[in-house]
Amino acid sequence: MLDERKLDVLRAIVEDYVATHEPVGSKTLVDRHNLGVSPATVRNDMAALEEEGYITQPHTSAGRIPTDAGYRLFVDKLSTVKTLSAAEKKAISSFLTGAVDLDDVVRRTVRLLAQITRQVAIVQYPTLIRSSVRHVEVVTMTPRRLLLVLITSTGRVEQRIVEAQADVDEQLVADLRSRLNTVLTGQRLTDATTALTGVAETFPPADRPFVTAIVTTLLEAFTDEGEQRIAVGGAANLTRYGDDFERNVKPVLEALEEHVILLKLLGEATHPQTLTVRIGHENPYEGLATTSVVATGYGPKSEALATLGIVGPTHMDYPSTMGAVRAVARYVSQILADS
Amino acid sequence: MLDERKLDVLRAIVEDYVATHEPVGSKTLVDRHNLGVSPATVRNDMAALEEEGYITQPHTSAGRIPTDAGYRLFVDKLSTVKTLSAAEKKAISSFLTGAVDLDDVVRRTVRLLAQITRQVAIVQYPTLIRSSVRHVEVVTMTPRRLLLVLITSTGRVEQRIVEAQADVDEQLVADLRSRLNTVLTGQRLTDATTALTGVAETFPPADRPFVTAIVTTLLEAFTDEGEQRIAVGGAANLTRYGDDFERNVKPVLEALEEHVILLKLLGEATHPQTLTVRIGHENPYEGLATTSVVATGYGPKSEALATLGIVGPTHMDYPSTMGAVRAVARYVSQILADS
DNA sequence: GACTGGCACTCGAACTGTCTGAGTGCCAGG
DNA sequence: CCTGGCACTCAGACAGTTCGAGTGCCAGTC
Repeated sequence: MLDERKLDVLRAIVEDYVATHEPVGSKTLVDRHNLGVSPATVRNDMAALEEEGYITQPHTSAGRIPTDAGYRLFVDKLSTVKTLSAAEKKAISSFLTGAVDLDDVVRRTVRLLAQITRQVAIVQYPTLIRSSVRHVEVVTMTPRRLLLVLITSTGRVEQRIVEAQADVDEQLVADLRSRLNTVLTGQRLTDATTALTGVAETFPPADRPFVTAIVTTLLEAFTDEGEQRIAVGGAANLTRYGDDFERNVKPVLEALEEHVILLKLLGEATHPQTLTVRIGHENPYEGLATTSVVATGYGPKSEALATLGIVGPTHMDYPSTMGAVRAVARYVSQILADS
Repeated sequence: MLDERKLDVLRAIVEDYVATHEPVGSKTLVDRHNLGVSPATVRNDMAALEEEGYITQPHTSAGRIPTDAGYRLFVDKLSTVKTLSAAEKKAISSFLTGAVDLDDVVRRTVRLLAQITRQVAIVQYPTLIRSSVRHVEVVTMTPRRLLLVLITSTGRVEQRIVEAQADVDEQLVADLRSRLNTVLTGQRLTDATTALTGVAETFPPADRPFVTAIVTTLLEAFTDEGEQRIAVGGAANLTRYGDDFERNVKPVLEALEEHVILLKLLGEATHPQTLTVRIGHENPYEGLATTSVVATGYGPKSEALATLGIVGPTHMDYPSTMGAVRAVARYVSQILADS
C-alpha cells in the first residue's frame, strides 16, 4: 500500500514542514528534495498518504501537513536518532561536571536540556524508592522537637520535624540514632520498610510512643508519596510555538504548573536507553494535543531512578531532539554513578 | 495645575482602562463614572493631563490610556490598598497553615499568590543571612567523606559534602561536632563568621587541615552567595496579557527563567509592611517595560528575611493586587514566626 | 472664568470586492 | 506507471469605502 517512494514523500513532507512550519505543496517538495519524479506523481502519492491518514490539508488548495499518525510513522520508521557532535558532547559533559550537589545536577540538567533542544525541559528528581539509605540522623532541636535527616545514596537529603509527646532524653536519642543506622544503612528504601518493623519493640515501653513516632515519620519519608519533585525550564521557548496562543501555549503553561500532570507525562518512560515519544493526542492530557513529549529514564547503572524529557510542538525536529534527550540522560546518569 | 477634578478624571481613566483594556474616551468616561460634568469638560481635563504626561493617545482619534507616570500617580495618590474580605483572609490562612516545612511554605505561598492575584508570583526563599544557627551536624559517610548539615532557625537545611585529605577519626568528628555547636548554636549567621575564627587553632596541628576544610565549607554555606533561591508560579497567567506576544510575554518568560534578574527585581523591597511598586520602565530590566512589579518583604518579627511579589501587566488592578500581596506577606510572616 | 453644546475633523477598524497564485484533482497520452 | 496539461478552488494580499468613536476648538451661557 505504501511503497518506498510514498514513504520518501512522507519523510520529505515532515522534514520540510518541521523546517518551515508551512504547509508543503507538491512542487516545492520536488524542488527541495530531489525525489526524481514530477510534482504530479508526488500529488498522487500525497493523495494516497492522505487517504491513509498520515497527512492532511488545513484547507483546500493548501499544501499538506503531517498528522499525528504521520509523525508517529516518521519517528518509528523513517528517521534515525541523530547523534550529537563531539563538541556538543563535550559541552554537556563539562557543564554537568560542575555541579556541586544533587539539586544542582538537576537544575543544570534542566537548563542544559532546554538550551540544546530549545524546548521546554522537564526533569524529575531521582526518586527515593530505588536508592538506598546512606545515613539517618536524629537531632534534638528542643527537648520535644527533633529533626530527622535522611541521606540517600543518590545524595538526596530529606528532613522531617518530629514533635514528641514528652521531653526526650538525649541518651535515648543517641541509642535510637545508632540503632536506626545499624538497621537501615545500606538498605534500599524499598527494603527499609521491612527492616524497620520490630524496632520499636526493642525499646522500653515508656519510650515506645516516641520511637514509634520517629519510625512512622521515617516510613513516610521512605514511601515519599506525593512528593515527587520536578524541575521545569525553558518555558520561554514556548513563544516559538506559533501564534495561536490560546490554543497552543496557554494549556502547556498550565500543564507545566501542574506537576502531577507532568509526572503522568513522564511517568511511564522508566527504561533508560529507551526513548519514549508521545505525539499530540497520544498524550494523556488534552491540553497537549498539539504537543509532543520526548522522554527517557536516567540513573546510574542502567537502572532508571527518574525520568527527564522535553515538551515541544508536534512539529519539532525529532531526530535532533531525541538525540539530545538521550545524550543528556546518559551524561546525567554517568554523573550520578560517579558521585 | 492639577486640581481635584483632573485627578478624579485620571483615577477614572485608570480604573476604566484596567477594567476594559481599551482606550477610554470622554463620553464613556462620564457615562460610567458620575463625574458631574460634561464630556467636553472632561476633554479639556484630559488635554491637560496629557500635557502633563499622565495619559497618552495610542493614535489620534482614539481614547486615552495611562502612561507609566499616570499609574505612578494613581498608585501614590489616588488609590488606597484594598483590604481582603474576611473569607479571603481565612482561605489564605488555612491554606498556609497546612504547610509541613519551609519548602512547602514557599511552594504554597507561590501558588496562593498566583491564584488570588491572577498574576505571576515570585517568592524568594528566606535568606540565611538574617537567621540564626539552630544546629550543625557532621556526619561521616565514608572515612574520608563527610556530610555537613546546617539547620537554621527558619527551618532551612543546607547540606555540603566535604572530602577530607586523610581518613578522619570518629572521635575527632564528635569533638568537632560538639565544638561547632557550642560556638555556633543560636548565633545569627552574620555573627557566626566571626564566631568561627580561631576554632581551628584549638585543635591539634595534625587535625587542622581537616578542621579548616570543614570550617571553610561552613563559611561558604553561611555567606550563601549566589544561591538565593526563588520560586515562581502562575506563569499561565501570562496568557492574559493581551496578544502582542513577542513584546509582552516572551521577555517576561525569559526574565522568569533568570533568577538573577528576579532577585534584582525584588531586591530592594526589604521592608515588610512596605509595598514596593515598580511600574513599567521603572523596572531595572528592559524586557519588563510593559510590566509592573508589586513586592514586599516578609519574615517573622517585622524583619524581612526575604521578598515576595508578583509581576503583571502595567494595566493591572493595583489596589487589589497590592492588598493581596500585603496580606499574603503578613500571613507567611506569621507562619514563619510560629514555627 | 469655568462649563457646555455644537461642529468640523481625524483616523483606525471593519467591511467589501477583486485579484493573484499556490496548490489541487483529474485525465489523456507517452 | 509516470507525466504534462488543464480546469478549479480558495486563502491571503491589496485597495477602496464606510463608519463611528473620539478629538480640538469655539462661541455661548451661567
